[in-house]
Amino acid sequence: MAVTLHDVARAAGVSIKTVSNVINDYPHIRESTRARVLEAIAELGYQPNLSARGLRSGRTGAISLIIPDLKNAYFAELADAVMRAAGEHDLVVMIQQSGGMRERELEVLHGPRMRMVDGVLFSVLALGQDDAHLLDIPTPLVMLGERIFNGPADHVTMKNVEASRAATEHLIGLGCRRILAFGAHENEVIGSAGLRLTGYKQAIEAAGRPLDESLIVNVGNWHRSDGAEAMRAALARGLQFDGLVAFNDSIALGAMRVLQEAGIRIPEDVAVIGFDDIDETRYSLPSLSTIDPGREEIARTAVSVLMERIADPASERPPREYEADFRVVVRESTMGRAS
Amino acid sequence: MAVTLHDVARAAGVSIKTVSNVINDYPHIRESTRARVLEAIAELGYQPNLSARGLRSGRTGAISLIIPDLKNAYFAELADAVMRAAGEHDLVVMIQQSGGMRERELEVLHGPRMRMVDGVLFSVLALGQDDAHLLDIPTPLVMLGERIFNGPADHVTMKNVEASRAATEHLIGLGCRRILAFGAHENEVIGSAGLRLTGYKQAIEAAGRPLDESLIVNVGNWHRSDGAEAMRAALARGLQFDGLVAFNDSIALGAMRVLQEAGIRIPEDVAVIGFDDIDETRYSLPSLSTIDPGREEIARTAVSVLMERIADPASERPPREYEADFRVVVRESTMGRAS
DNA sequence: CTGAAAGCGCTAACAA
DNA sequence: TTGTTAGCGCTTTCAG
Repeated sequence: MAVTLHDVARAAGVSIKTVSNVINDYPHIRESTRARVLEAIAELGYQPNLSARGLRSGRTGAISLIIPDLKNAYFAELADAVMRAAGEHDLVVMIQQSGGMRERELEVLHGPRMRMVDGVLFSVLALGQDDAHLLDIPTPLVMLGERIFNGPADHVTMKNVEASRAATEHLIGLGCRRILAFGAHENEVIGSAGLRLTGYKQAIEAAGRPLDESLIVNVGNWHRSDGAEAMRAALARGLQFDGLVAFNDSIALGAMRVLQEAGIRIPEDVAVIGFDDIDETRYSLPSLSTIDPGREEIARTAVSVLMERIADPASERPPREYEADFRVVVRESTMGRAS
Repeated sequence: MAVTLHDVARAAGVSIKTVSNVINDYPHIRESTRARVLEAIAELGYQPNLSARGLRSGRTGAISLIIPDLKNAYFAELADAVMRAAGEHDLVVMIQQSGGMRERELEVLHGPRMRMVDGVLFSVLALGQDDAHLLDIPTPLVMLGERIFNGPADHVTMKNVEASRAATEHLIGLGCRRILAFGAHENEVIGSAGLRLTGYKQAIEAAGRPLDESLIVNVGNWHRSDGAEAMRAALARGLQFDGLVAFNDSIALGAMRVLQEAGIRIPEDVAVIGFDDIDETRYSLPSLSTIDPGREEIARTAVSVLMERIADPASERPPREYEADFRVVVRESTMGRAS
């Protein structure tokens, strides 16, 4: 059997409460006592039973991170950032994949596992604005992503509209005349695709240009292969363009590949900018200009907001919206063009 | 406060034991009783307190996965496979990153968090054969990776030597005369680099060719930028070759980029094959031939072996070594060459 | 087939 | 400054 507080107490010749005090850094302990207890702990190799502590204190020291899919580089990097931020608060992270499926998102969110963690970070993908009421769960919750705003929980996101506008303006500044909005979702207003399209339109309009609907290209999923496929179709129907704002990096990379296969040079013939700043963009050929969405800041903010809610679950403070700062990252795919 | 078994028992007019029986699918319950209890559970929205259950039963239903770094695509895909395999056993996964640092690996492995999970999957990177004794922990453990063999715990890995040999033979079969072993680690025998180099040497030898030491290129870390850098240096010193076996996909992709910048065509001038079959290899330009290390099988095997150990922690069965099957995946980077 | 009661290891009132 | 004690919610003998 494992060593318990009792064993340590007996070995150190003190009561179990004293051992508990030492472990929990209770301030008023005689130095000699503390030393004796610590020695006993080391000697016996005592480690606290976290289930017991969780039962008693109501805290487990774990949080859950719900994301669509770790194979997606964006979410893997988000998870990494979250785990490092959580580590600084001595929290451990349970990751649960939703596959971006509505049923699964709800299942995970309302499942019994939520009772195993102190709080949840939920990167929403399938649920939408109309489902906001379903997010009202007993566990402290912070939402991530662009699907639900002003819901019943705190929300950390990026400046989608502004960032997309800045990306588009970057291409306009390069002298691009016909800029593709690549990755739209039909009829979506809220959501990454909808918001980024809005930013694109704002930039075009601010430049005093007419909006050419034929330059808006839908890409259903945002995997590399979807980007490649959509670009292949666009070229097949003879679409003409000299700039490309992709709504994420993966489809940008997929599109770049197809462009290059077609003998189109980047950035000379077409300048390309993506979205997310995943690691890979630094190493593609050419390296990909993109938007750094402030992932680190998002993760840090989300964890600390969650910590506050955990610390004071009864707080009456209404849910808040947080927006991380973005940055236009200029790389080869938009560099060296005449401006 | 949350709903407890007592509340459900009271609502259903039965004892707490009966509710517990229903929840745990105890077979001998009158149907009418079961129905009444289930109704009460649904009505009150009862969810079991997992800490209490964990304290009482000694099981938490969670396992820990220790990996170096989620930003590394290989480990992200491994984590995904593990989480899906674990899900099939109703296990949830806590991911902990070691950064591939020795101190951190030990810290995590011996930390108190291990008492929060039923078992651990540990993808070893920094610890080596001499540290095998440090893996003797009270929590059921399954090791992954190529660093420690025949240690005190079950071990699931891939056929490194055979796979590397097969990759090399694939290039030999294509007619390559000077094949680079790309990604070696000086003096390493055990470990991914060491084993894969062994496979390379076996293939060269079996083909009746002399081993040319100058074709063995060290690459310290295995990130894309390291591959690019090593290739740049190789070209600078005038190294001549027409084939490239990279010991992982990332350095293969980095090297490909540098080769292409130098005007070297793939596969016409240099045929390239990588290792790991990360998602990205399907979409690079050209797509990258590689070794599928049997990640799915590794994950499934690891989880089920761990489950067995958890089910019978006192088992005297000695630790076992498992090897997943590999597969040579031929893509554009080695296709269409005269054979 | 169901109920009563003990106790998993810990924290936190309350005492001393 | 330290000890005593009562549960946290659940599973599990042991009776009935």
